[in-house]
Amino acid sequence: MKLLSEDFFLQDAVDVARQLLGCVISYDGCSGVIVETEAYKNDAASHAFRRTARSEIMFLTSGCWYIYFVYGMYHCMNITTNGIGQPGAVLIRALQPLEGIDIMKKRRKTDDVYNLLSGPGKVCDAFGVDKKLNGTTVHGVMRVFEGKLQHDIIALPRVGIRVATELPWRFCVKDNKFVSRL
DNA sequence: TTAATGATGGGCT
DNA sequence: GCCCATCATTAAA
Repeated sequence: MKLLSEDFFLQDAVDVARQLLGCVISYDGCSGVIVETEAYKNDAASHAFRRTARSEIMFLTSGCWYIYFVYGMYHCMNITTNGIGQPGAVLIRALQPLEGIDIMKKRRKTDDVYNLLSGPGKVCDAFGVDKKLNGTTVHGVMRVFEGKLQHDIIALPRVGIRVATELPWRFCVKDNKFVSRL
């Protein structure tokens, strides 16, 4: 498989989010096909709406992992986009499991493959990822490979936000059973 | 089946 | 002190 180039992530977050569907994330023996993403940039729902210590990585990098801790017990993984100085990131919301299914079942405490990677918190839990990888590049220990998508893509409002809910910046593989919800 | 709620702690005003 | 880019469990219908 071919690694996605650094230039790929210089594109706008919305374009990257769409094109990431079908690509493969691989980390420490676990991998999966991306089936659901969300784009965040300068909008009111984005952490980058205000420049803070946490969101600064989105202003300073492109093609790096932005991993944050949320709701007291979960992590979410994103990839920074839009180039240097232009904040943006794509949240990885769900994948279809490929490798490491046994260890992911153990970490997730379930045998249901449809419950392994169907949500941003679940993805980090199953992969064993936390803030230690924040700021590392997509050419580092956790990588993203090109994929061919043979299904349609649907655009929907983003999940779990209170503002900017009208923007259809959530992208899912149509009719895929591994997305976090319909 | 869907809807409401509790868990749990870092980030930010 | 309030707000979360969530999820598992419980309650209701």
